[in-house]
Amino acid sequence: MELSKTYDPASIEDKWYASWMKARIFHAEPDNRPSYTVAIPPPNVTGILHMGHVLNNTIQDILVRKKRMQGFNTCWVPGTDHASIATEAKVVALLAKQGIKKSDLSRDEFLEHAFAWKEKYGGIILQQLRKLGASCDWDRTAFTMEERYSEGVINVFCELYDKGLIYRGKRMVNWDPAAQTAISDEEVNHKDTNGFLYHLRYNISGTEDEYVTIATTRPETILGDTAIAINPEDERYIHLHGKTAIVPLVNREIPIILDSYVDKEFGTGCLKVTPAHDTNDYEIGLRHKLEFLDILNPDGTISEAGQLYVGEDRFKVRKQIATELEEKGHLVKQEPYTHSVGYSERTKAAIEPKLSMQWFLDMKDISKPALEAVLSEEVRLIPSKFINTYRYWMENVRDWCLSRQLWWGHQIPAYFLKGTDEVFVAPTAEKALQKAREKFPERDIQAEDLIQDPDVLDTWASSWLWPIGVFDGVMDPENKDFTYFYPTQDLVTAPEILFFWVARMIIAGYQFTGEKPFTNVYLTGIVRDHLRRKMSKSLGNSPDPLEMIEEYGADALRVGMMFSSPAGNDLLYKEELIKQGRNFANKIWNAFRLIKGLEAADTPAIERELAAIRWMENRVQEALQDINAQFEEFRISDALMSVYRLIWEDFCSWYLEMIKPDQGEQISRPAYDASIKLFERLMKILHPFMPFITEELWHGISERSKGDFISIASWPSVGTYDQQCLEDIALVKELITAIRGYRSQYQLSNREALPLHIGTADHPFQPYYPIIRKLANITSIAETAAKPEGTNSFNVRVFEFFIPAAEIDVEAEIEKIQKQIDRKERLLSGVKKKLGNDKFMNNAPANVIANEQKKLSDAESEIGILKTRLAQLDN
RNA sequence: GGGAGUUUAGCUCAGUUGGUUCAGAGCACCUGCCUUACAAGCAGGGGGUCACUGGUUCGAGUCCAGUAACUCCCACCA
Repeated sequence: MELSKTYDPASIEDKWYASWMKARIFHAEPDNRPSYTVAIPPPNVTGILHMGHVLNNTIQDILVRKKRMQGFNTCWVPGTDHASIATEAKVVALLAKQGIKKSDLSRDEFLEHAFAWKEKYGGIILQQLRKLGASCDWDRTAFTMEERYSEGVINVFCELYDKGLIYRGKRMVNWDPAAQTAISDEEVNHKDTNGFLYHLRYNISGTEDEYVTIATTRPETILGDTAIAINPEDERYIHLHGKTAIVPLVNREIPIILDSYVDKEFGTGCLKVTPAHDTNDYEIGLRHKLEFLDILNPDGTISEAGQLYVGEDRFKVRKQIATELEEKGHLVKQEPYTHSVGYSERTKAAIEPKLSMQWFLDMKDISKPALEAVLSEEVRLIPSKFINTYRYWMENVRDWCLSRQLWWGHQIPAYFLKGTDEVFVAPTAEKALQKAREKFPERDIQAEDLIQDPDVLDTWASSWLWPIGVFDGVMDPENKDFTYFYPTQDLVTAPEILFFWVARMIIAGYQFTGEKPFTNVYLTGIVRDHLRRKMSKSLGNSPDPLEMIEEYGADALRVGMMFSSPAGNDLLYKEELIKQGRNFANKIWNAFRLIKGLEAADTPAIERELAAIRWMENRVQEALQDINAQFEEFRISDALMSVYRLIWEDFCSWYLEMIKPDQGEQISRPAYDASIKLFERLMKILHPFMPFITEELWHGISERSKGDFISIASWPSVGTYDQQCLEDIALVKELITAIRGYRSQYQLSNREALPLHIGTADHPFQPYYPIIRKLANITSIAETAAKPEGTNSFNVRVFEFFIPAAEIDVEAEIEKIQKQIDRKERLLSGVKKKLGNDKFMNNAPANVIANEQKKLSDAESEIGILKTRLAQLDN
């Protein structure tokens, strides 16, 4: 069969994925092997694959595939998150396109649309992950809103409520006017925003021309002003103590109050107080028992309470009211001003602080074990620099606003008794009714007297149970899956959701199972473009992973993403990286072609082959030890680079060149067999990174029985290796490189075979003559005491060589040698100084001293040879 | 405003307990090659005062202090 010169991934990737699925090699059931479990960070059910997912899931797949080969019972659980705000927003937008307004639908009707949409488009990303080669246990695909999982979420809420950890209260919350819901502090991103600082003057009551001037960035909020505050110490404003002022436009009379919160230095030193729309003002309002005037509707328009501009959007009003204030003489000045504004993580809308009734979880006590676990490294963060950030957050953790004013999600299991403030929290309406009847036996309470809270839970209040819930560990903690697969081992996720999700999962783990949910948290970086900009649709710098797979293959994409992705570091994406991956695949493909094309002769192995095989086997052992250690430390990029160089440099550039027979010749059967074995071992080591090509070549290189996949082949075991052998070949390689360099310098064709003389009597090259002859195209190698006629000399470390000279550039040679002598003499003098220093001799460890002494003797020998060569040239 | 981190070749990064045979890798670059697996390749090569200043030490990319620049996280100064 003729093999193509280039590797074609498209023709084989789908084939192997289908074979793996058919053989069910990704599916795990509890047995007596040790388990290795990973719960995927569930992408939004609405999501589609982007480069961040590629990086994240490639890392998981590499870890999972290696553990699978190492004999662990490996279970990588996939699934999706219902992502309440994001999904609801998408559904609302879709309905809007069809001319349907959410407000015209009942809750059930809306949910029907949402589920229909989820069925149609949801989970596309899980299909896309298959293209990437992700070896998930698809039979276990989970979803945060499926029945059992939801029961767990609801039960957990009830449990926490019964423990007194969940409470309901009217608090200042972050209001997202686009989604029309409260969101948690973690879902707010603060960004510097250009705006204006407006200086507005308020008339002092009972005067014609006395004013107080305040500074504000949000002039529309004057509609909700219920006081003006000044610092009691501020001498400029003593005359205002006890006075009242008139809010412009609405002409409301408000008190001028004294509060030390006010910064005398900022603005005019006078602060307008809008207790319903600013967190600090809220505090001031409480202290001074001010009126709370809520002037915003849930959608961010001005409410009736604002009196003016009712029904108009706050941003529009901001401009309009500024104009009106100016016209009416209230605007003293307006200067450009940059200040920090909060934006919704999900909808990107500017957040408005708003007073509203919400459910909160008291985080103080339940977060303690989770903090302790990370500090003691019972749960490891990788890289560990995130421990500090984590600790700071956990030590200052604030109560978690659990409720969202949405429909898509887990409806809060709280039932209000009509016409009262009584609330009953229970997993079902029946149980709530039972509770209500127990509390008020005298009343005849019926089911319809209880109204369930319309709000749903924050998405993270379901996904914090993910590692537990995917094995049904909340509802049935004794089940065999949960007891076997939990706790999971590794979690791979982005640092952006360290608090949203990771910290809360750790909290939930200890709270509900008494155990950590996972041992290692590998935090990836962010995928950026080569200018360090985040990937975004608007910048057009975000390639479609599926197109990349189409063009270069999934393996190329995977290794391209991994070439330079140390944990915690951002990945600067360039298409060249994927090309490099593609080139690597091609290189491997061609190594395969070479081996396949060899003809084995039934003869014993020759010296050259034996030496090559012995070296390569040692080299693989050495590399394997490194690679295992790198995996241990989650240095995946380093591990990849080790495999990359082992295959490309050691195996292809050196080993294959060593064993490759001369044209028309055959390789010995033992060498052929050994080469196949070596190739198979390399494919195994590479497999976690490049699953498709390795599977293809696993089957291409040898006959395989049914069900024999490299995906479930055993990871090579580590053995000892012969350090001397590796050092010998390192020296041989230096010699070969030197000869090639000599040819290159003097334009001697590689085709022209040359004789070589060794000028140093005691040398270790003898066993490797065949290799040297083959790789450097040398006719004969002989030892000589004196420089043969018509040769030039060169040296490799302490060994001198002679090779036929073309025309020698004596000047250049002398200069080169002199440079080497200078370098060595600098080294030598440093070493001598050290060895002559009593303090060094007394303080340095013996091995360091021995090393210095070896350096001394080596340097002296080399200088000797260099000087001899110099003398020869001078003649 | 508080905290953390980074600063080593043109780019992206390694350099573990301090020992100048540690100044590295990949990519990029330069030169020569279509050499019987691969031009998506082969061979050879150039390139860094390890941010700056000082200190500890027999010895400092490696430890300490300060300076500068950049990044991230947290924080409601109107």
